[in-house]
Amino acid sequence: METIHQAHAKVFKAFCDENRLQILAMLRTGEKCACRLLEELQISQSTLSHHMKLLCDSGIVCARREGKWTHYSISPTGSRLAMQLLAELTEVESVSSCPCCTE
Amino acid sequence: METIHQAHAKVFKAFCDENRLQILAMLRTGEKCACRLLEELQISQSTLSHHMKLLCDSGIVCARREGKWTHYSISPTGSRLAMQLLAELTEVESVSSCPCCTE
DNA sequence: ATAACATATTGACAATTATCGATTTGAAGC
DNA sequence: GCTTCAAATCGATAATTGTCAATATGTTAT
Repeated sequence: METIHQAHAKVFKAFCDENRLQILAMLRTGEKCACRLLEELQISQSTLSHHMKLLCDSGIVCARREGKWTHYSISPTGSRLAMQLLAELTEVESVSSCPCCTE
Repeated sequence: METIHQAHAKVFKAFCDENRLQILAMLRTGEKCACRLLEELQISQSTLSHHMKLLCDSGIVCARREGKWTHYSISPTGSRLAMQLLAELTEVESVSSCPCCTE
């Protein structure tokens, strides 16, 4: 079973690895297939596949199958949800000081 | 030396651990000292200190020293920067929507 | 100065994640 | 059928991160 915090963490894990950030940077210029991404990165095919799975699971990237190829692109919806979540996680509700230290 | 991607990753690592998300949730209701946070969490003091260091390094949380106590709070500036960064990392430059996603 | 307290740091170990090579799956063409 | 190619999965290992107990640092009160 997955806690709400674990589900939230999964979203931001997309941005916590150098290779995944490089992949996202490539996808910013448009959809790319895995073989194209692999050309630019200094990692093995299985490692790329692992990262693409994490990126898709986070909702930030989505995959489109076309014959043998899988095309990846940044999901505007997933990105929007991530931003919304980030806003929620950091939004300060009220201003109250810590009771154990106020005297 | 730190690459730009590593620096970016550091920001989002704040949101990639269950305990840190719980800490952030507590800080949303206002500034808290470490001892108060420790009461609510099922972790040791040294572990809390470790997480607070990461949160501060990410820029999301800032610390205020007052005598023996250290008060932590969510940094609106750091949060804003994180949101800006997230927007940049996921902004698609060209027009290529993903057909597999219904948007 | 000494004691008590809050937090940070250290060092060791456990848990998780990243990585690879090998293999498997699945799709297209023969 | 068989072969080839793209991508996913598996199993093992390396690297990173989370965790704790012990200790150190720094602050306040006695």
